[in-house]
Amino acid sequence: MRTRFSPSPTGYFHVGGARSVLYNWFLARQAPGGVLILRIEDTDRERHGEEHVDGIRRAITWLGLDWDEEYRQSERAELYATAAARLFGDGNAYYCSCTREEIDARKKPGDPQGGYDRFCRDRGLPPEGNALRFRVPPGKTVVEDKVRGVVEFDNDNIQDFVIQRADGSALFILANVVDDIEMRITHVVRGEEHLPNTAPYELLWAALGGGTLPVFAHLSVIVDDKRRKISKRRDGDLVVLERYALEGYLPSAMCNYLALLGWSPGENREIVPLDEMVQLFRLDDLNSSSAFFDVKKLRAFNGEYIRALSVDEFIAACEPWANLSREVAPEVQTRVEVLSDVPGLVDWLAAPVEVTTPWPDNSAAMLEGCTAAFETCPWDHDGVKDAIEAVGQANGLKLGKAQAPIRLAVMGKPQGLPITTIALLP
RNA sequence: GGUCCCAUCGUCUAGAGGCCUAGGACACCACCCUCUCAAGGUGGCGACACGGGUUCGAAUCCCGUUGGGACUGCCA
Repeated sequence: MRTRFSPSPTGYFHVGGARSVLYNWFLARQAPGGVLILRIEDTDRERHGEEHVDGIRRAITWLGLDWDEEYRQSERAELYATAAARLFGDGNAYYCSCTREEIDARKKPGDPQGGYDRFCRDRGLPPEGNALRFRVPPGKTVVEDKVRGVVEFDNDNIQDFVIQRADGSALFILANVVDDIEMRITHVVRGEEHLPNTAPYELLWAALGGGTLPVFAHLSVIVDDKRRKISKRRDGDLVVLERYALEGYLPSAMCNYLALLGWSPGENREIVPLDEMVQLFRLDDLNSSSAFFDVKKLRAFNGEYIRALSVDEFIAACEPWANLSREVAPEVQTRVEVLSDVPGLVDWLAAPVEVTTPWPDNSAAMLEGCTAAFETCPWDHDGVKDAIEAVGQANGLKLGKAQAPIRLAVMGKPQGLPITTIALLP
């Protein structure tokens, strides 16, 4: 079992990518000897800077996942050039001088393929200054996919695709196939958008004598509320994994939620620990329809995971947002869904608050009464509660109403932590 | 335009011809618990896109329609 994940370091790590690594990681960790390779597509120096590559590593690590080997597409140019030369030598590829404009100009409205018309196929052009195109053979190409089943492509509908630029550099498809053969990849799990490219991939694979094809699984896309593949342009930071780290989502909750987008552990179960998901995961159980990324459900999952934490774990997790004592932490824990909500609950413990909401009736009486009562009452949970209750009774109020003005005065908000936590104040 | 993919509650899903009066989860609503807010508990609302077949029987198989999506670069 050798699987690989190929992110393109474009400045942020996509939640769709996160799901892909997760599934690849499940596969690699299922059996001993499994290998997950991080294949970094970094050929564009402008866009794929070193900091972006680091960002990918950080994101995967944050998720709690790891990988066994790593390499970069940019460092393997020679391999690709050799493969390209071989393809040309074997007659499986030919050089082409056509520009995009020329191709478009020749295109007719009813053409079966929206692309290239094989104009240079038999012109015997030399390598110099020309791009190398793959000579697509006649026939059909069958893709066996774990989630789509058998998908058949008529080769007449596949254009002679470019595999090497005029400057000698390889295109993604060539690099990809060469690498997968060389790395002896056995499973390719990636987004549905790659499904149409799988036919060319197989054609190249065969031409290069790759042997047994990998097992394919094309994951359905993750969509937004308009049912379109989520994208940074349209959906902003909704797609950016780092945003969820910053907002205080737990990686465990994120993994769990992501795993459920297109897969189910069965038996009506949803909250399942990572190591158990590894055991349960099967490519055959993947669902083929697109899934909406529902932040509300993610939040709910996150709340569950937060509540499942031990007090010490919770305090540690809150570190970047607030310092919690062991006394307040449990009270806070059941009241937040994301860690960034923590400060809003405990800010009054550290600094004086400002009251912006209108005071309830009887506030003056309650406040005065309690100020006096607090002087003498035992300064603990029960003491405070009894004191407020007593003063409330004197004013004809039940505890529910009686505590309101006190809460407002102390916390600055009409709701929040139990009023008795004020006993923790010095 | 061409090729390909997809279609169960609002959302994520279970469902491999009878176990389906279609199950679970999130969201929503109600009630209980309760010092507010949560958490927790109980209950409720709510779906097989449509039309034809096949079959004793279809959410499940086939065909068509409609709707959605992806791909269609000398990007990765």
